[in-house]
Amino acid sequence: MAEPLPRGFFDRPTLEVAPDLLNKVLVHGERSGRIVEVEAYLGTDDEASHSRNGPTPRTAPMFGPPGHLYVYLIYGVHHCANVVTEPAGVGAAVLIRALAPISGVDAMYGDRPTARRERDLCNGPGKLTRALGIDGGHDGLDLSAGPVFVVDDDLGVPDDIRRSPRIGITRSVDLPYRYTVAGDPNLSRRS
DNA sequence: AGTTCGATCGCCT
DNA sequence: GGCGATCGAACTG
Repeated sequence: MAEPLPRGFFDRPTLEVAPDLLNKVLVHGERSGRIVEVEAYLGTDDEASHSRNGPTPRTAPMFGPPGHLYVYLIYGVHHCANVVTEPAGVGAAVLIRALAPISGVDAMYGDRPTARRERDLCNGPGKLTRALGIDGGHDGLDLSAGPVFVVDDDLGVPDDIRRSPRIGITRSVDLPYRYTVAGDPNLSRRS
């Protein structure tokens, strides 16, 4: 079993951490998946970031130390999971948008009854939190303490990393802060 | 205290 | 391709 990524991995510029998270593995209990799509949300000069107007009760984890989870409820329905980056005081994070399932697939189907194919289990930020059993109770969690971890399973660096505009936002729409493993079938959408 | 609206998903046509 | 679900945080006044 691989070790969790060290704190220092996350204590770097968010635009460096985001692509480096591709092909790392998100783990919760028996369930895990390879990260194939992420988006960076910066602490400055990013009007799409939840941190844009300074810390609030909801976004406090974004301004906390790196290597922690920031989980929030979107549209009153789905949870989105981020990993916090950069030193405490900087409101930055990386949103995990899609995974390629590795283990615990049967359990994922149990929590994602609408999924017909394996590639539909984790191909979106709300889908993957449901599939892995991550919710608001994990907000602020230290990734080095668990029960949620990001580990390096030595899967290597993707051959082709693509940068593109982020999905579903209305501000700063031109910033190319979405990173995908090009051509992976588990992406939230083609690009 | 009231209102707005969102880093989505799944079902409908 | 369009839209309703369903909640709470954040903003307005």
